[in-house]
Amino acid sequence: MNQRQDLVGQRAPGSRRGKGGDGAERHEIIYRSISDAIIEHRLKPGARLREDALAEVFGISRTGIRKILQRLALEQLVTLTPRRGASVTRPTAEEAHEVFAARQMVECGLMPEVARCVDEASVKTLHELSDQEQKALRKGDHSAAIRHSADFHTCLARLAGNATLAEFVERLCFRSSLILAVYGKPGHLGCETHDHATLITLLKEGRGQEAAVLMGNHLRAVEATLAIVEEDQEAPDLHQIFLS
Amino acid sequence: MNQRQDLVGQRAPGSRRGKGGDGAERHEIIYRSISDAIIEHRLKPGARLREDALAEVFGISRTGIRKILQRLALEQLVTLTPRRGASVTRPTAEEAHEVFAARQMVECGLMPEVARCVDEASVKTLHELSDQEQKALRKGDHSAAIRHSADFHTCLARLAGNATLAEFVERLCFRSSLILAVYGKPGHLGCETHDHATLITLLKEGRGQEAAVLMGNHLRAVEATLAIVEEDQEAPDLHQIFLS
DNA sequence: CCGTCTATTTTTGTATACAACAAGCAATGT
DNA sequence: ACATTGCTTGTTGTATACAAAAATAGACGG
Repeated sequence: MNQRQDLVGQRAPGSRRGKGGDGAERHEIIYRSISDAIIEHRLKPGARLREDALAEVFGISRTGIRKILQRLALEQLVTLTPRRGASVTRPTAEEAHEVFAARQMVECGLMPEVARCVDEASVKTLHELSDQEQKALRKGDHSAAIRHSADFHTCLARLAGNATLAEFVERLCFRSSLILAVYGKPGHLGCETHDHATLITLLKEGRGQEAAVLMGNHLRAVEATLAIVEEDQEAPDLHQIFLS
Repeated sequence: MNQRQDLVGQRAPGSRRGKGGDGAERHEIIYRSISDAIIEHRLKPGARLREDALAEVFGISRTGIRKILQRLALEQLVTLTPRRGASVTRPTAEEAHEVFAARQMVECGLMPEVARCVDEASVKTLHELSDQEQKALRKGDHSAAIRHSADFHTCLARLAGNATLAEFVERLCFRSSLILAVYGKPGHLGCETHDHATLITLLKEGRGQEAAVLMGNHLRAVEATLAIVEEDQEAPDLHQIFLS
């Protein structure tokens, strides 16, 4: 909230150094702002992200915005169409399946190691995340719920101690959030079950193999709540539609 | 080869449009040029990549180079130090272990699916890659051997039909190449064994589980040939060294 | 009244200019 | 002789200016 005030606002050419935050840090904040907005569905898939508009909102020039958009594009949260600019990625049905298959492989594969590594502090953090998610869900705050769910899975992956794999899982979770936005049925919402809490219990007791199985079922269940069908945008067959 | 001629050379301010290739395509070519040079160890870890120099070499302005460097940084092939510029990433020992652990999980996990998907054409491609690698190895052409080895593993991963996972494997292979450059013993070189050929045979016969086991051993063997020890760069204890 | 062509406007792509920072070097003082 | 400090130089960070390409709207002809 406070940063907002700093970010927007005056940008007299010389006053650049006056800010407390370093330049790179400001970029990081802006990156996260946009990233969060996408993950929390405040920016919906397909939404256009004009450089000029973003530059004005955050009080930096287009150069910085472009850098950030490029980063988001590499993480597949936004799509950069040449000469058309940036928009929030709308995952295809195929991508959706791929992402869930990838999560299935990596997240399940990580469980045994996580079961070996958990300690008191981690369990506490996981519980908090899980509780926050449930609370948000009950309040009907979809944005927060999605955010906490992604955080839960990411946090879990991090416990295995492999930063490379954890980062991969994080990205998959972000993309999952986009998939939910596109293919999720209005009623259902992501990880609504009690699975997360059960998962924590299993891991705490060192039952890694069972945790892996549960995680597998959990991911399959989430994917099953989706209506992953490609609504063909390009070349809708008019003959098929009108001459039937 | 032809593009090379176009890329270097004159860059009269107005001649920008004269090129046959589209702008984005040229960027892709430059990206690949640098990426290849890193993967094939023609640019060694730690090598500095000055924007100005690269801009001149490829005949575009620093803006384009920065974009490319940023992309390479996100793929962890180059490291961007604030105010110090870009250099070829020197993986830490920890990163090295992480990358191999990740490959272990993903590449092995992919084998059953690959065994299900292989067809005649794929087998032929894989054999070619494997042969080229062996040939390069015999000729002592390390660059080509490393390249083909990475291509082999990437191609294999692609066969499973999951582009997301395949891309992840590709990146891991690239990073593995860097790891080899830093921690590889001069004598040994990557995948020197007959494993690749054996792998193809197993997959062709649909023995996915056995292929997974072999892949596991293969990766462990490669990692075992490395001398992964952190040579502490910062703060070498001079007292310890000279006053012993 | 509708379709097409053109002009305008909007938006991105690229280069360059300028300012800030880090590093190396020299000079001076202790 | 050594350390510290200030200057000079090289390199990156940021903004802006300009050019090219879409999208849009308007005019003209059928």
